[in-house]
Amino acid sequence: MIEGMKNNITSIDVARLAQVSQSAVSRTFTPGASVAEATRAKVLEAALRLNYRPNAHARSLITGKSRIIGLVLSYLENLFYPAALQRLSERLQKDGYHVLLFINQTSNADDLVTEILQYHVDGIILAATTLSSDLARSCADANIPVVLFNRVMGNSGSNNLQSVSSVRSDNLAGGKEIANFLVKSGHKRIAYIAGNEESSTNLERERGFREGLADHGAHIWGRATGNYEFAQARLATLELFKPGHEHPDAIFVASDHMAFSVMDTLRYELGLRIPEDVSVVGFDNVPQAEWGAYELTTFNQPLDEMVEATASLLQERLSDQEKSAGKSIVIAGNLIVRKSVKIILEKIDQKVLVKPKLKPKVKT
Amino acid sequence: MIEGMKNNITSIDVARLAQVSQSAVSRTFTPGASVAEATRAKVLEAALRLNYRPNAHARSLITGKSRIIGLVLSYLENLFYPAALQRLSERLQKDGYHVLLFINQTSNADDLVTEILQYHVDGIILAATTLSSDLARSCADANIPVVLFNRVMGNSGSNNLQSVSSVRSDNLAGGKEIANFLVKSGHKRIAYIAGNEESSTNLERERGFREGLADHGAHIWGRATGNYEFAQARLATLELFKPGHEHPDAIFVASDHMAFSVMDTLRYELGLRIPEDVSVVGFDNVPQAEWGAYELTTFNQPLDEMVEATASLLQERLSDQEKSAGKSIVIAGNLIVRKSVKIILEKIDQKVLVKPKLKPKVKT
DNA sequence: AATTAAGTTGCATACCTATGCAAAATAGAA
DNA sequence: TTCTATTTTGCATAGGTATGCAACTTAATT
Repeated sequence: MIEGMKNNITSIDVARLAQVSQSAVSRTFTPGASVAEATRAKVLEAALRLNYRPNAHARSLITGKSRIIGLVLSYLENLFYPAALQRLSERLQKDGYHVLLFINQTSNADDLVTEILQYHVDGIILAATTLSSDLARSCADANIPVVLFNRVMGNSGSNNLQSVSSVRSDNLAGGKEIANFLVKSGHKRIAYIAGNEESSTNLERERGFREGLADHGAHIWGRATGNYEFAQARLATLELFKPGHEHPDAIFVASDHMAFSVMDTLRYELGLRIPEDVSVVGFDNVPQAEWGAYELTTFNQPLDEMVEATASLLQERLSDQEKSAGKSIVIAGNLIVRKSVKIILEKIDQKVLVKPKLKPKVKT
Repeated sequence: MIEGMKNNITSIDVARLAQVSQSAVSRTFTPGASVAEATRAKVLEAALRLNYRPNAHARSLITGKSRIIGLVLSYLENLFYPAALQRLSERLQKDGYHVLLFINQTSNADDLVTEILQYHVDGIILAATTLSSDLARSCADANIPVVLFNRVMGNSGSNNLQSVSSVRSDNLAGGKEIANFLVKSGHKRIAYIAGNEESSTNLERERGFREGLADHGAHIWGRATGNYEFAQARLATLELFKPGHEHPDAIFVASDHMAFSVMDTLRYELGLRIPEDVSVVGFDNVPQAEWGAYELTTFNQPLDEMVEATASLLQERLSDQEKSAGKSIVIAGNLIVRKSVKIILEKIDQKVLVKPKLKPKVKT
């Protein structure tokens, strides 16, 4: 271990060793810059010898681009989010971006965004979290594109809507399709277990579900709230199955993650069989949904397409000089039929069992 | 929307508005710096009016500290890692650090670390991934502390060991305890389903398991590899239960995540009952392990303590000027007994059913 | 009131790289 | 060979902040 070893090698050190100017070193590491092949080689060799890597902070100070995307998640217990995170991360890495991760289980999104802005990120993805209108304005002022993933802007920010984009699956159609499926398969007492009451996902899914039931002259027979949490979903189930009362013959649970809790509770606490005694439908189609223990019928949110839409939305805003208006992209999903639903009548429309063609709808 | 609005407000702008020098602004935002209360107030007000936030890149350029920790994960399907990620993220955030996340499903760790080093991170956490000795040296040269989370250094880097720390649970003792438990509970044909054959976790767990069996004059009756993947664990199970042959009466699966696959396969493909026909034990104690569908007996890796150890190890290295040697911290775990194991003989030692006191052992 | 100590402040500079501009070198054309 | 067009190179500066140093102000002490 040599004493006088510099632990910070700069482009100047490389320039000295390669006997060129600092500019030449910089140009070697700047794609598309003008360097002769010979000097480029000299520089690369010197850089390798010195183990040199350009300093991203200095670079971003000049270029104004950090190649960092801020990503805010609220919780990871629901496997939908780890899956989304993994794909988003890989997709952004492919474009040369890096992910600064924030998990706001406790703290609120505003504080986090404030911290994020210090790093002058090129963009922000908010998954399952809303953003106050103040922050939305801050981001707009700083010309930082924001994409809401799997949630839309609440009322509070409606006037700043033009600066914030969003990507989500078609929750409304999903709720509707599930309602249609449950009615047509012959269920009479259909219950709903809600997620977070204020979240746009829950609101849309429930509205679609109600409308779908209404189309058949049906309605929600019972309702309880699980708040998107495993433990609360269990309580919601117990509430719907109070002893001495008639109980639902089908439940639409607003997320797969809660649906697993519901199924466990039905089977191992209440001694009911699925689907013979109760049918269960979830939403998300997380990997576990197809596991043998659950075989959960659910509405698939096409993760890859949602991620792709998010990335290209960011890309679009990043390359555009002028502030393009915030877009709202809705990705069509599809019902995945597994064994957790009993087909009581056989007159069910075959169409609902067929995976419909996925066509993203784009609204501005 | 005003036309001439600056979208990058600097400390100089704030200084001008507050009628102080740029230094005063800087000092206001530098904890412990010398500023009179009056000027501090003036600065804060001006900063608020202009919506100013210090530029983290410029700051880190001078201080040499980025307050960013690079975090490398390899996959998130196994719920152990989302849980670890969430806690690590929250813990580091509490210390004022931010997480730059990399997921190296496909790419190798070395390339990622190279990218990470561009950001002059203050530290690196590698979860379930090893690091080549080259990179370990790079990090040591740059004086960047590296902590391996849930894995130890491979042979390749043994000579650079002093610069790399590691935190893991006591896999050896865990394997041993599980062997002891299965033998004492009366199992005769005990199989092992391995994780990734080269990973230190798998090697240690298997070695402990073998030693534990040997203590009772027993040995591994059957063995297959699941490579820590869900689908491969199913194949491994089918391999161990080839029709026409005698099959195991107990399986130790190297991770909970694989154990779920094994249980599903046993129940829904092979029609076996757990634990009546086969006992299953996992490792990790992920949240799902206590779900009603599985009730999996498993060895608990104390996540909170592992995270705490990781954070304080980093902190220690970050505050120390001199390079402290890399430490290896081993956290004691404990067996969690649930319903997936059949107690055949009643003469089982009561001790193994009791949660032992957790005492971290520290080796250097 | 005079002296000393402590607390504040501003100036100037350094951190490391990218880039406009002009000079220099090279290639191409006549 | 001479002149023009093109490529390559180096110089100098900017980007936003932290900090040593010296000058200044205020408080404390005698």
